[in-house]
Amino acid sequence: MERKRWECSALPKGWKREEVTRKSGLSAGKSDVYYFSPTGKKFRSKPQLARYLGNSMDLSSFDFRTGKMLMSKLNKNRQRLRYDNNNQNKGKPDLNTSLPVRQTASIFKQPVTKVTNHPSNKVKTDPQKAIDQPRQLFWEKKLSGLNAFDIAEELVKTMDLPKGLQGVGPGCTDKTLLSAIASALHTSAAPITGQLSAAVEKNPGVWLNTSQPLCKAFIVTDEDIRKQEELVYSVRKRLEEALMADIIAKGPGHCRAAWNMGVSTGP
DNA sequence: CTTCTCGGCTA
DNA sequence: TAGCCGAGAAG
Repeated sequence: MERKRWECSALPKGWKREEVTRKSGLSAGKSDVYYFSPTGKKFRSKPQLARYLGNSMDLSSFDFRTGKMLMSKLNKNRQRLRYDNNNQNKGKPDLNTSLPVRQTASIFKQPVTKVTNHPSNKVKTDPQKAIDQPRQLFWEKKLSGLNAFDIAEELVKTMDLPKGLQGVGPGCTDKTLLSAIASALHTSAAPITGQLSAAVEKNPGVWLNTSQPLCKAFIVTDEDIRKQEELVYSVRKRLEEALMADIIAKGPGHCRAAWNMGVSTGP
């Protein structure tokens, strides 16, 4: 049987989608769909994929069979967000946002800075909630391979991290480190110190403090803070311009370009 | 052993 | 009926 395994544009780079047509039996002609992660792991159902990606990614609008995002379902999500915002988020916090993720095009988790309402530009700190669950050692590894993409699906240049910020543990790239720190900042109001114990470098499996990101202890200077404030300000401005341009061009509800710019802000 | 393939259960 | 997953077949 002809077997096609293609890169799928709705998925991050490296993910493949395969469709296999059954060639015999009572169900001949029916087809099965599989996905392959960049590491080659095979997924044969949506629940299995959801389990692997963790509960921070909303797959409700993802159609497993076709590999595309269903617009009909997207509208429902958007509707709900509106509703929550109109209520000023009183009542229960939306537990799904403890790690804010993009709800649109693709399958992978992307920490972002959440700006709740456009011109007033207030960033709300997420309520302390549901962060008491034990964490897996090296749970940040799940964040590896995540990147920001612009509207043409080209890789946006990754942020430069201050030198002196170094990761620890297996397979720790700058990008994972960035994601890990961004996540840490989003999930807790506690100080982010990195791994204070020197022993962690010798034996991370034993000495790792799971409430801290996978990086060595570091010092943040006033200069770092000033530079970062500048950066955030300029990126917010770009986001604002992009949102405006987008709204003027297409009407409300088409904010991908703007979101994608926001994603690269960093911690 | 791992991977492929189709049956059959369940919502 | 479509989606999911068990389990026999195949390698």
